[in-house]
Amino acid sequence: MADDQVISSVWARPEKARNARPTLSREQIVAEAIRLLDAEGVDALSMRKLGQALNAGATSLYRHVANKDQLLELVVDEIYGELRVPVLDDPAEWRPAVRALAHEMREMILRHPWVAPILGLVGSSYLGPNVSRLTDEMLGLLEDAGFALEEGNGAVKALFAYVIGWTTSEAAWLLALARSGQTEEQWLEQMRPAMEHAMESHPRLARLYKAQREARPNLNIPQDEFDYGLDRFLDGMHPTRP
Amino acid sequence: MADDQVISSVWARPEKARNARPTLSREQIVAEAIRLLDAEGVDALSMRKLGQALNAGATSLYRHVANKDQLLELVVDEIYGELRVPVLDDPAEWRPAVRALAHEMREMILRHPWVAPILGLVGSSYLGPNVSRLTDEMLGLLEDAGFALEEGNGAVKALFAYVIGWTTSEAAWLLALARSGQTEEQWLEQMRPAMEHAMESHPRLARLYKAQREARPNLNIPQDEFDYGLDRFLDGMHPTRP
DNA sequence: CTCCCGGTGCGTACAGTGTTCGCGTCATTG
DNA sequence: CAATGACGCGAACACTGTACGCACCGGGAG
Repeated sequence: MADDQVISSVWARPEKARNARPTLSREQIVAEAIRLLDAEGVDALSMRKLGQALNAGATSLYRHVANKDQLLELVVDEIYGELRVPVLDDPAEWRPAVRALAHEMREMILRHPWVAPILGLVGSSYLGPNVSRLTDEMLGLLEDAGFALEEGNGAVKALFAYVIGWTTSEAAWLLALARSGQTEEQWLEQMRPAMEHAMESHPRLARLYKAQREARPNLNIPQDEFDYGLDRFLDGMHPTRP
Repeated sequence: MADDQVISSVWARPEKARNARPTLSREQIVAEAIRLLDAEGVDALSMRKLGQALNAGATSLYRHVANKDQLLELVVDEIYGELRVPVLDDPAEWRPAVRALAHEMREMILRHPWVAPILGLVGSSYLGPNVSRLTDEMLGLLEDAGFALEEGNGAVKALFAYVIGWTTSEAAWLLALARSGQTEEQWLEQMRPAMEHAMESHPRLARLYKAQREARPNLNIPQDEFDYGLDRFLDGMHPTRP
């Protein structure tokens, strides 16, 4: 609980100039944290384990990172760095570009499922370099397509909210499934009694699950459902100056 | 880590019939947990504190609740119980009804800001009674309006994803602000150097923040931005059989 | 009635967690 | 060469979730 005067974000000031031998650096710590998170999940990331993985004492990390929270902020920005906003030859092609970025973002999150819940916590007041670059480039893309600046901002925020909200659930499901060590079929079988019970008084849910069970083998339901919402959103967007 | 055979959700089986004196009950525990969470936030909820608030030992709770995770699942479903899906006289009026529910959901989350991150984690496989009722009623509303069942499902999931993703950021901002004990103006002033730095190489962000700073006193920006994305999404939705 | 037995409360204990403090050490600068 | 700061880190603190085992008590069986 850093209730000092210094509550400003990580990005307020650059890292202290490090002149001594850099056996341990902020970048190194962030990189190793991501490796650990990818390998063992968010519950497995403790400062002690991270220190051990870096051949360092646990408390040494605090020379380079104020907090575990701050470390996670740095990690999030690093992950955002995996995304690239395309540069368009024809500004009118904004729609497939936005759609592609949403897909890229979903895939990025599914590559690092632990990141989804953290992403939601960093809000609009987040000023990491990669997040700033990303939103600025998105604003540019939309502005070139004829969207007013405030409107583009609304669109970017809405897009991020949708992708994050959606993938948070999806990632949580995938993580739970992985932890259980079961296949999807086994898991669903185990949920069966709870489902049947829920169906009894909810006829539409019952019909829905029945329909999905029959259709399942043939298609990628999560991807399709993600695209459905995404496309409805894109359908609703129109540049003010076309 | 309940890696037993019994990984099925809380709702698989009803609570064990309790015949002895019910000095402690599941409902009581859930209710008190919500009181504590509303009062002191999610970090303050520990099993020991919760037990103390109930004049009980910490470990007594485990007779009624398997896990802290399960407790949070129960809490989430209880909170969902605050939402009501309107019954429409005219099925064609689906749009304002969906819009109103999104607003209601946002307000519910802002009433319990700690719930936002947890909401994201409970995915589509969540079968609490209130969640089941809510989605079933939403499906009914949309089906009456002419949406096919699978399409209604996509719409409901997309709507929830958007609202949750959006409000998670908003709630995190409000919580951080509250913890800091500062006013919004003070906070923004403190962020100033970080912002200025981010602006230097990001001209569109700079213009955006300048415009927002000038407009701010007059309007409720979060509400408006929330509505912007919501309306774009609703604009994109059309019943298959009108 | 007695017996007993399952559900309940809870004290203790364990293996962790994030983080503070103060000490020793080392490289670089004056 | 001396000193000044940054750095690494061992120990300690105040917590956390939860497993275990014991005590108790109410109600049904014999």
